[in-house]
Amino acid sequence: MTTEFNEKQLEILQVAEELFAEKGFDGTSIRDIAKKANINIAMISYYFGSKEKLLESLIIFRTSDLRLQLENLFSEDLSPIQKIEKLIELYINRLNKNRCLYQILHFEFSSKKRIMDFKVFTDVKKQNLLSLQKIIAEGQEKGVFRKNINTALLPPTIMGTFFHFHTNRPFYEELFNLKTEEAYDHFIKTEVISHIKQTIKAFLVYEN
Amino acid sequence: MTTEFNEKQLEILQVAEELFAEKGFDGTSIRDIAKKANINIAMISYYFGSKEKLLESLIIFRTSDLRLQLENLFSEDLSPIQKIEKLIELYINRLNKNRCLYQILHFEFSSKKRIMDFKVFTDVKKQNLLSLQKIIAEGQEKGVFRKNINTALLPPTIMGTFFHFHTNRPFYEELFNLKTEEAYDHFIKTEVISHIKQTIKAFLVYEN
DNA sequence: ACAAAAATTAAACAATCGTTTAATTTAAAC
DNA sequence: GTTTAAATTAAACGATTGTTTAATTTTTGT
Repeated sequence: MTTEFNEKQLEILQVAEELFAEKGFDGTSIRDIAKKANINIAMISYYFGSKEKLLESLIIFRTSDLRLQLENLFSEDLSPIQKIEKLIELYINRLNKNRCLYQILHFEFSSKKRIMDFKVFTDVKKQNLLSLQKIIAEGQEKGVFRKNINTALLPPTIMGTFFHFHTNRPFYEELFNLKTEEAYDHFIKTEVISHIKQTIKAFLVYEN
Repeated sequence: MTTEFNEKQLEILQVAEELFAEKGFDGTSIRDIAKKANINIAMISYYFGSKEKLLESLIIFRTSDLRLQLENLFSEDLSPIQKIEKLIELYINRLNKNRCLYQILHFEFSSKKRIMDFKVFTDVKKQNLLSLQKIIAEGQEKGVFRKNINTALLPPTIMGTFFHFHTNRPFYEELFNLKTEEAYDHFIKTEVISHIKQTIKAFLVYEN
Protein backbone atom coordinates (compact mmCIF):
# COMPACT_ATOMS: atom_id res chain seq x y z
CA MET A 1 0.00 0.00 0.00
CA THR A 2 1.46 3.29 -1.11
CA THR A 3 0.41 6.83 -0.36
CA GLU A 4 -0.03 7.93 -3.92
CA PHE A 5 -3.33 9.74 -3.41
CA ASN A 6 -4.27 12.43 -5.89
CA GLU A 7 -6.05 15.66 -4.95
CA LYS A 8 -9.52 14.23 -5.46
CA GLN A 9 -8.76 11.23 -3.28
CA LEU A 10 -7.29 13.42 -0.57
CA GLU A 11 -10.43 15.56 -0.66
CA ILE A 12 -12.57 12.46 -0.28
CA LEU A 13 -10.42 11.15 2.60
CA GLN A 14 -10.64 14.46 4.41
CA VAL A 15 -14.39 14.79 4.04
CA ALA A 16 -14.89 11.14 5.00
CA GLU A 17 -12.79 11.65 8.13
CA GLU A 18 -14.90 14.60 9.22
CA LEU A 19 -18.20 12.86 8.59
CA PHE A 20 -17.15 9.53 10.11
CA ALA A 21 -16.01 11.31 13.25
CA GLU A 22 -19.16 13.39 13.34
CA LYS A 23 -21.80 10.82 12.60
CA GLY A 24 -20.00 7.49 12.82
CA PHE A 25 -19.10 5.07 10.11
CA ASP A 26 -22.54 3.50 9.85
CA GLY A 27 -24.18 6.87 10.31
CA THR A 28 -22.44 8.28 7.27
CA SER A 29 -23.58 7.34 3.77
CA ILE A 30 -21.38 7.54 0.74
CA ARG A 31 -23.96 9.98 -0.61
CA ASP A 32 -23.20 12.26 2.34
CA ILE A 33 -19.51 12.05 1.55
CA ALA A 34 -20.01 12.54 -2.19
CA LYS A 35 -22.26 15.53 -1.60
CA LYS A 36 -19.88 17.29 0.80
CA ALA A 37 -16.87 16.54 -1.38
CA ASN A 38 -18.74 17.64 -4.51
CA ILE A 39 -18.06 14.42 -6.35
CA ASN A 40 -20.16 11.67 -7.83
CA ILE A 41 -21.08 8.78 -5.55
CA ALA A 42 -19.48 6.31 -7.95
CA MET A 43 -16.10 7.95 -7.46
CA ILE A 44 -15.73 6.37 -4.03
CA SER A 45 -16.03 2.86 -5.38
CA TYR A 46 -13.94 3.92 -8.33
CA TYR A 47 -11.07 5.20 -6.23
CA PHE A 48 -11.21 3.06 -3.09
CA GLY A 49 -13.22 -0.01 -4.05
CA SER A 50 -15.80 0.22 -1.30
CA LYS A 51 -16.86 2.16 1.76
CA GLU A 52 -14.94 -0.17 4.09
CA LYS A 53 -11.78 0.11 2.03
CA LEU A 54 -12.17 3.87 2.18
CA LEU A 55 -11.93 3.62 5.96
CA GLU A 56 -8.90 1.36 5.69
CA SER A 57 -7.21 3.82 3.35
CA LEU A 58 -8.00 6.60 5.80
CA ILE A 59 -6.43 4.72 8.69
CA ILE A 60 -3.28 3.85 6.77
CA PHE A 61 -3.06 7.41 5.49
CA ARG A 62 -3.10 8.83 9.00
CA THR A 63 -1.08 6.36 11.05
CA SER A 64 2.03 5.72 9.01
CA ASP A 65 4.68 7.53 11.01
CA LEU A 66 3.37 6.69 14.47
CA ARG A 67 6.02 4.35 15.79
CA LEU A 68 9.37 5.83 14.91
CA GLN A 69 9.13 8.92 17.09
CA LEU A 70 8.73 6.86 20.26
CA GLU A 71 11.57 4.50 19.40
CA ASN A 72 13.97 7.40 18.92
CA LEU A 73 12.88 8.99 22.17
CA PHE A 74 14.72 6.46 24.35
CA SER A 75 18.09 7.21 22.79
CA GLU A 76 17.84 10.94 23.39
CA ASP A 77 19.96 12.53 26.09
CA LEU A 78 17.20 13.19 28.61
CA SER A 79 16.40 12.15 32.18
CA PRO A 80 13.71 9.47 32.66
CA ILE A 81 11.26 12.10 33.85
CA GLN A 82 12.01 14.30 30.86
CA LYS A 83 11.49 11.33 28.57
CA ILE A 84 8.13 10.58 30.16
CA GLU A 85 7.12 14.20 29.76
CA LYS A 86 8.14 14.22 26.14
CA LEU A 87 6.37 10.91 25.54
CA ILE A 88 3.15 12.37 26.94
CA GLU A 89 3.53 15.41 24.72
CA LEU A 90 4.08 13.17 21.70
CA TYR A 91 1.06 11.04 22.54
CA ILE A 92 -1.42 13.80 23.29
CA ASN A 93 -0.35 16.12 20.52
CA ARG A 94 -0.73 13.27 18.09
CA LEU A 95 -4.17 12.31 19.41
CA ASN A 96 -5.16 15.96 19.44
CA LYS A 97 -3.96 16.55 15.91
CA ASN A 98 -5.84 13.55 14.55
CA ARG A 99 -8.83 13.85 16.85
CA CYS A 100 -11.29 12.88 14.15
CA LEU A 101 -9.54 9.69 13.15
CA TYR A 102 -8.94 8.51 16.68
CA GLN A 103 -12.56 9.15 17.50
CA ILE A 104 -13.48 6.87 14.62
CA LEU A 105 -10.98 4.22 15.66
CA HIS A 106 -12.02 4.53 19.28
CA PHE A 107 -15.48 3.39 18.29
CA GLU A 108 -14.84 1.11 15.36
CA PHE A 109 -12.19 -0.72 17.34
CA SER A 110 -14.66 -1.56 20.07
CA SER A 111 -17.25 -2.61 17.53
CA LYS A 112 -17.46 -6.28 16.80
CA LYS A 113 -19.28 -5.63 13.57
CA ARG A 114 -16.32 -4.71 11.45
CA ILE A 115 -13.69 -7.37 10.98
CA MET A 116 -10.76 -5.36 9.78
CA ASP A 117 -7.04 -5.76 9.81
CA PHE A 118 -6.59 -4.43 13.30
CA LYS A 119 -3.51 -6.54 13.83
CA VAL A 120 -1.53 -3.59 12.55
CA PHE A 121 -2.74 -1.61 15.52
CA THR A 122 -2.19 -4.19 18.22
CA ASP A 123 1.35 -4.51 16.89
CA VAL A 124 1.85 -0.76 17.09
CA LYS A 125 0.44 -0.78 20.63
CA LYS A 126 2.83 -3.53 21.69
CA GLN A 127 5.79 -1.67 20.22
CA ASN A 128 4.76 1.53 21.97
CA LEU A 129 4.38 -0.34 25.23
CA LEU A 130 7.89 -1.74 24.88
CA SER A 131 9.28 1.75 24.30
CA LEU A 132 7.50 2.92 27.43
CA GLN A 133 8.73 -0.05 29.48
CA LYS A 134 12.33 0.69 28.54
CA ILE A 135 11.99 4.24 29.85
CA ILE A 136 10.33 3.09 33.09
CA ALA A 137 12.98 0.42 33.67
CA GLU A 138 15.71 3.00 33.16
CA GLY A 139 14.04 5.30 35.67
CA GLN A 140 13.80 2.47 38.20
CA GLU A 141 17.47 1.57 37.79
CA LYS A 142 18.43 5.18 38.40
CA GLY A 143 16.28 5.17 41.54
CA VAL A 144 14.00 7.94 40.27
CA PHE A 145 10.88 5.79 39.85
CA ARG A 146 9.47 3.40 42.46
CA LYS A 147 9.29 -0.37 41.98
CA ASN A 148 6.22 -2.52 41.23
CA ILE A 149 4.81 -0.41 38.40
CA ASN A 150 2.26 -2.00 36.11
CA THR A 151 3.45 -0.22 32.98
CA ALA A 152 0.65 -1.51 30.77
CA LEU A 153 -1.90 0.51 32.71
CA LEU A 154 -0.15 3.81 32.04
CA PRO A 155 -1.30 4.29 28.43
CA PRO A 156 -4.96 3.91 29.47
CA THR A 157 -4.46 6.73 31.96
CA ILE A 158 -2.56 8.92 29.51
CA MET A 159 -4.79 8.42 26.50
CA GLY A 160 -8.00 7.74 28.42
CA THR A 161 -7.78 11.10 30.18
CA PHE A 162 -7.52 12.89 26.87
CA PHE A 163 -10.25 10.85 25.20
CA HIS A 164 -12.69 11.26 28.05
CA PHE A 165 -12.06 14.99 28.07
CA HIS A 166 -12.58 15.22 24.35
CA THR A 167 -15.61 12.93 24.30
CA ASN A 168 -17.28 15.23 26.81
CA ARG A 169 -16.06 18.33 25.00
CA PRO A 170 -19.35 20.28 25.22
CA PHE A 171 -19.41 19.81 28.98
CA TYR A 172 -15.85 21.08 29.48
CA GLU A 173 -16.26 23.87 26.97
CA GLU A 174 -19.00 25.23 29.16
CA LEU A 175 -17.16 24.52 32.40
CA PHE A 176 -13.91 26.23 31.36
CA ASN A 177 -15.52 28.79 29.06
CA LEU A 178 -13.75 27.60 25.92
CA LYS A 179 -15.78 29.34 23.25
CA THR A 180 -13.51 28.99 20.23
CA GLU A 181 -11.69 26.11 18.61
CA GLU A 182 -8.43 27.88 19.43
CA ALA A 183 -9.32 28.23 23.10
CA TYR A 184 -10.19 24.54 23.29
CA ASP A 185 -7.03 23.53 21.50
CA HIS A 186 -4.93 25.76 23.72
CA PHE A 187 -6.50 24.31 26.85
CA ILE A 188 -5.51 20.82 25.77
CA LYS A 189 -1.96 21.80 24.89
CA THR A 190 -1.47 23.47 28.27
CA GLU A 191 -3.88 22.39 31.01
CA VAL A 192 -4.72 18.84 29.91
CA ILE A 193 -1.15 17.90 28.99
CA SER A 194 0.10 19.46 32.22
CA HIS A 195 -2.49 17.53 34.23
CA ILE A 196 -1.50 14.25 32.63
CA LYS A 197 2.19 14.94 33.18
CA GLN A 198 1.61 15.70 36.85
CA THR A 199 -0.55 12.62 37.26
CA ILE A 200 1.91 10.22 35.66
CA LYS A 201 4.95 11.72 37.35
CA ALA A 202 3.27 11.52 40.77
CA PHE A 203 2.26 7.94 40.07
CA LEU A 204 5.78 6.94 39.08
CA VAL A 205 7.53 8.68 41.96
CA TYR A 206 5.14 8.55 44.91
CA GLU A 207 5.58 5.60 47.26
CA ASN A 208 2.26 4.47 48.69
CA MET B 1 -41.37 8.76 32.72
CA THR B 2 -41.98 5.76 34.91
CA THR B 3 -40.19 2.44 35.09
CA GLU B 4 -43.24 0.30 34.52
CA PHE B 5 -41.64 -2.05 32.01
CA ASN B 6 -43.12 -5.51 31.59
CA GLU B 7 -41.07 -8.65 31.01
CA LYS B 8 -41.20 -8.37 27.25
CA GLN B 9 -40.04 -4.77 27.33
CA LEU B 10 -37.23 -5.62 29.71
CA GLU B 11 -36.15 -8.40 27.38
CA ILE B 12 -36.11 -5.96 24.47
CA LEU B 13 -34.15 -3.37 26.47
CA GLN B 14 -31.56 -5.94 27.49
CA VAL B 15 -31.08 -7.30 23.98
CA ALA B 16 -30.97 -3.78 22.53
CA GLU B 17 -28.34 -2.80 25.08
CA GLU B 18 -26.13 -5.72 24.10
CA LEU B 19 -26.49 -5.14 20.37
CA PHE B 20 -26.09 -1.36 20.55
CA ALA B 21 -22.91 -1.79 22.57
CA GLU B 22 -21.68 -4.47 20.22
CA LYS B 23 -22.48 -2.99 16.84
CA GLY B 24 -23.44 0.58 17.59
CA PHE B 25 -26.80 2.26 17.36
CA ASP B 26 -26.73 2.76 13.61
CA GLY B 27 -25.12 -0.63 13.11
CA THR B 28 -28.00 -2.40 14.79
CA SER B 29 -31.30 -2.86 12.99
CA ILE B 30 -34.58 -3.40 14.76
CA ARG B 31 -34.73 -6.71 12.92
CA ASP B 32 -31.51 -7.71 14.68
CA ILE B 33 -33.08 -6.81 18.00
CA ALA B 34 -36.38 -8.52 17.22
CA LYS B 35 -34.62 -11.66 16.08
CA LYS B 36 -32.38 -11.96 19.14
CA ALA B 37 -35.26 -11.15 21.50
CA ASN B 38 -37.57 -13.57 19.68
CA ILE B 39 -40.25 -10.97 19.12
CA ASN B 40 -41.91 -9.41 16.10
CA ILE B 41 -40.27 -6.32 14.65
CA ALA B 42 -43.47 -4.34 15.13
CA MET B 43 -43.29 -4.84 18.88
CA ILE B 44 -40.51 -2.27 19.18
CA SER B 45 -42.58 0.49 17.66
CA TYR B 46 -45.56 -0.83 19.58
CA TYR B 47 -43.84 -0.65 22.95
CA PHE B 48 -41.36 2.20 22.58
CA GLY B 49 -42.63 4.22 19.62
CA SER B 50 -39.43 4.19 17.61
CA LYS B 51 -35.83 3.03 17.57
CA GLU B 52 -34.61 6.35 18.97
CA LYS B 53 -37.14 6.30 21.79
CA LEU B 54 -35.99 2.78 22.59
CA LEU B 55 -32.51 4.17 23.21
CA GLU B 56 -33.93 6.97 25.37
CA SER B 57 -35.88 4.44 27.41
CA LEU B 58 -32.73 2.41 27.82
CA ILE B 59 -30.76 5.37 29.10
CA ILE B 60 -33.41 6.41 31.59
CA PHE B 61 -33.80 2.81 32.70
CA ARG B 62 -30.12 2.49 33.53
CA THR B 63 -29.17 5.88 34.98
CA SER B 64 -31.83 6.64 37.52
CA ASP B 65 -30.01 6.16 40.82
CA LEU B 66 -26.66 7.58 39.79
CA ARG B 67 -26.43 10.72 41.89
CA LEU B 68 -27.54 9.88 45.39
CA GLN B 69 -24.69 7.55 46.28
CA LEU B 70 -22.07 10.25 45.73
CA GLU B 71 -23.98 12.87 47.70
CA ASN B 72 -24.21 10.59 50.71
CA LEU B 73 -20.53 9.74 50.51
CA PHE B 74 -19.38 13.14 51.81
CA SER B 75 -21.32 12.79 55.06
CA GLU B 76 -19.83 9.43 55.93
CA ASP B 77 -17.27 9.17 58.71
CA LEU B 78 -14.21 8.61 56.56
CA SER B 79 -10.90 10.35 55.95
CA PRO B 80 -10.57 12.37 52.70
CA ILE B 81 -8.36 9.68 51.23
CA GLN B 82 -10.83 6.96 52.18
CA LYS B 83 -13.62 8.99 50.60
CA ILE B 84 -11.65 9.33 47.38
CA GLU B 85 -10.99 5.59 47.35
CA LYS B 86 -14.64 4.82 47.91
CA LEU B 87 -15.63 7.33 45.24
CA ILE B 88 -13.38 5.61 42.74
CA GLU B 89 -14.86 2.24 43.66
CA LEU B 90 -18.36 3.63 43.22
CA TYR B 91 -17.49 5.14 39.84
CA ILE B 92 -15.67 2.18 38.33
CA ASN B 93 -17.98 -0.50 39.66
CA ARG B 94 -20.88 1.40 38.21
CA LEU B 95 -19.20 1.85 34.82
CA ASN B 96 -18.12 -1.77 34.89
CA LYS B 97 -21.57 -3.01 35.79
CA ASN B 98 -23.21 -1.05 33.00
CA ARG B 99 -20.36 -1.41 30.51
CA CYS B 100 -22.67 -1.85 27.57
CA LEU B 101 -24.72 1.24 28.20
CA TYR B 102 -21.77 3.49 28.87
CA GLN B 103 -20.11 2.24 25.72
CA ILE B 104 -23.20 3.32 23.82
CA LEU B 105 -23.35 6.68 25.57
CA HIS B 106 -19.62 7.17 25.11
CA PHE B 107 -20.16 7.06 21.39
CA GLU B 108 -23.61 8.51 20.93
CA PHE B 109 -22.69 11.42 23.16
CA SER B 110 -19.82 12.39 20.93
CA SER B 111 -21.95 11.97 17.84
CA LYS B 112 -23.52 15.10 16.47
CA LYS B 113 -26.07 13.09 14.57
CA ARG B 114 -28.44 12.38 17.42
CA ILE B 115 -29.99 15.38 19.13
CA MET B 116 -31.20 13.94 22.39
CA ASP B 117 -31.98 15.26 25.81
CA PHE B 118 -28.44 15.18 27.07
CA LYS B 119 -29.05 18.04 29.48
CA VAL B 120 -29.94 15.39 32.03
CA PHE B 121 -26.41 14.08 31.83
CA THR B 122 -24.57 17.38 31.99
CA ASP B 123 -26.59 18.15 35.11
CA VAL B 124 -25.60 14.83 36.66
CA LYS B 125 -21.99 15.48 35.75
CA LYS B 126 -22.06 18.90 37.39
CA GLN B 127 -23.57 17.46 40.56
CA ASN B 128 -20.96 14.71 40.67
CA LEU B 129 -18.21 17.27 40.17
CA LEU B 130 -19.54 19.32 43.10
CA SER B 131 -19.52 16.22 45.32
CA LEU B 132 -15.92 15.58 44.33
CA GLN B 133 -14.90 19.20 44.92
CA LYS B 134 -16.28 19.10 48.45
CA ILE B 135 -14.14 16.07 49.25
CA ILE B 136 -11.02 17.63 47.73
CA ALA B 137 -11.57 20.91 49.60
CA GLU B 138 -11.96 19.01 52.86
CA GLY B 139 -8.72 17.16 52.22
CA GLN B 140 -6.92 20.42 51.49
CA GLU B 141 -8.19 22.03 54.69
CA LYS B 142 -6.93 19.06 56.67
CA GLY B 143 -3.56 19.40 54.99
CA VAL B 144 -3.70 15.95 53.43
CA PHE B 145 -4.03 17.12 49.82
CA ARG B 146 -1.86 19.70 48.11
CA LYS B 147 -3.14 23.06 46.84
CA ASN B 148 -3.83 24.12 43.24
CA ILE B 149 -5.75 21.06 42.14
CA ASN B 150 -7.83 21.28 39.00
CA THR B 151 -10.62 19.06 40.25
CA ALA B 152 -12.52 19.00 36.96
CA LEU B 153 -9.71 17.04 35.31
CA LEU B 154 -9.91 14.20 37.81
CA PRO B 155 -13.04 12.49 36.43
CA PRO B 156 -11.45 12.28 32.95
CA THR B 157 -8.51 10.44 34.48
CA ILE B 158 -10.68 8.16 36.63
CA MET B 159 -13.25 7.28 34.01
CA GLY B 160 -10.99 7.69 30.99
CA THR B 161 -8.55 5.10 32.32
CA PHE B 162 -11.35 2.57 32.66
CA PHE B 163 -12.91 3.39 29.31
CA HIS B 164 -9.65 3.21 27.43
CA PHE B 165 -8.86 -0.11 29.06
CA HIS B 166 -12.25 -1.47 28.18
CA THR B 167 -12.27 -0.07 24.65
CA ASN B 168 -9.03 -1.91 24.00
CA ARG B 169 -10.25 -5.01 25.80
CA PRO B 170 -8.97 -7.55 23.22
CA PHE B 171 -5.49 -6.08 23.49
CA TYR B 172 -5.38 -6.29 27.29
CA GLU B 173 -7.04 -9.68 27.38
CA GLU B 174 -4.12 -10.99 25.40
CA LEU B 175 -1.54 -9.00 27.34
CA PHE B 176 -2.74 -10.11 30.78
CA ASN B 177 -4.02 -13.52 29.68
CA LEU B 178 -7.63 -12.86 30.66
CA LYS B 179 -9.38 -15.69 28.91
CA THR B 180 -12.77 -15.67 30.60
CA GLU B 181 -15.33 -13.01 31.36
CA GLU B 182 -14.74 -13.67 35.05
CA ALA B 183 -10.98 -13.18 34.72
CA TYR B 184 -11.51 -9.90 32.91
CA ASP B 185 -14.06 -8.70 35.44
CA HIS B 186 -11.80 -9.69 38.32
CA PHE B 187 -8.86 -7.84 36.79
CA ILE B 188 -10.90 -4.66 36.64
CA LYS B 189 -12.16 -4.97 40.19
CA THR B 190 -8.64 -5.49 41.51
CA GLU B 191 -5.84 -4.28 39.25
CA VAL B 192 -7.56 -1.49 37.35
CA ILE B 193 -9.32 -0.03 40.38
CA SER B 194 -6.11 -0.28 42.38
CA HIS B 195 -4.16 1.45 39.62
CA ILE B 196 -6.64 4.31 39.47
CA LYS B 197 -6.63 4.69 43.25
CA GLN B 198 -2.85 4.85 43.33
CA THR B 199 -2.79 7.33 40.48
CA ILE B 200 -5.34 9.70 41.97
CA LYS B 201 -3.91 9.50 45.49
CA ALA B 202 -0.41 10.21 44.23
CA PHE B 203 -1.72 13.14 42.20
CA LEU B 204 -3.55 14.62 45.17
CA VAL B 205 -0.71 14.21 47.66
CA TYR B 206 2.52 14.56 45.70
CA GLU B 207 3.97 18.06 45.56
CA ASN B 208 5.69 18.75 42.25
C1' DA C 1 -69.59 -17.10 27.96
C1' DC C 2 -69.08 -12.94 25.95
C1' DA C 3 -67.29 -8.40 24.79
C1' DA C 4 -63.34 -5.20 25.02
C1' DA C 5 -58.62 -4.46 25.26
C1' DA C 6 -54.03 -5.82 24.68
C1' DA C 7 -50.62 -8.43 22.41
C1' DT C 8 -48.79 -10.40 18.38
C1' DT C 9 -48.32 -11.40 13.64
C1' DA C 10 -47.22 -11.21 8.50
C1' DA C 11 -47.13 -8.15 4.96
C1' DA C 12 -46.37 -3.99 2.74
C1' DC C 13 -44.68 0.73 2.82
C1' DA C 14 -41.52 4.29 1.14
C1' DA C 15 -36.89 5.62 1.90
C1' DT C 16 -32.16 4.90 1.91
C1' DC C 17 -28.29 2.04 1.67
C1' DG C 18 -23.68 0.48 -1.00
C1' DT C 19 -22.53 -0.93 -5.42
C1' DT C 20 -22.53 -1.55 -10.46
C1' DT C 21 -23.35 -0.45 -15.19
C1' DA C 22 -23.05 1.84 -19.34
C1' DA C 23 -22.57 6.13 -21.53
C1' DT C 24 -20.17 10.46 -21.79
C1' DT C 25 -16.58 13.84 -21.08
C1' DT C 26 -11.82 15.00 -20.27
C1' DA C 27 -6.94 14.25 -20.58
C1' DA C 28 -2.80 12.02 -22.38
C1' DA C 29 -0.04 9.79 -25.85
C1' DC C 30 1.59 9.30 -30.22
C1' DG D 1 -5.75 15.03 -35.32
C1' DT D 2 -6.62 10.62 -34.04
C1' DT D 3 -6.41 7.04 -30.69
C1' DT D 4 -6.36 5.30 -26.00
C1' DA D 5 -6.90 5.66 -21.36
C1' DA D 6 -8.67 7.99 -17.32
C1' DA D 7 -12.15 10.56 -15.14
C1' DT D 8 -16.85 11.58 -14.43
C1' DT D 9 -21.67 11.17 -14.84
C1' DA D 10 -26.73 9.68 -14.35
C1' DA D 11 -29.32 5.82 -13.75
C1' DA D 12 -30.53 1.57 -12.08
C1' DC D 13 -29.64 -2.47 -9.20
C1' DG D 14 -31.05 -5.42 -5.28
C1' DA D 15 -30.82 -5.35 -0.42
C1' DT D 16 -31.90 -3.40 3.86
C1' DT D 17 -33.57 0.20 6.60
C1' DG D 18 -37.44 2.04 10.18
C1' DT D 19 -42.23 2.29 10.32
C1' DT D 20 -47.14 1.35 9.56
C1' DT D 21 -51.18 -1.27 8.48
C1' DA D 22 -54.61 -4.50 8.99
C1' DA D 23 -55.75 -8.96 10.44
C1' DT D 24 -55.40 -12.40 14.06
C1' DT D 25 -54.58 -14.34 18.57
C1' DT D 26 -54.42 -13.89 23.48
C1' DT D 27 -55.69 -11.88 27.66
C1' DT D 28 -58.70 -9.42 30.65
C1' DG D 29 -62.96 -7.75 32.80
C1' DT D 30 -67.66 -8.61 33.75
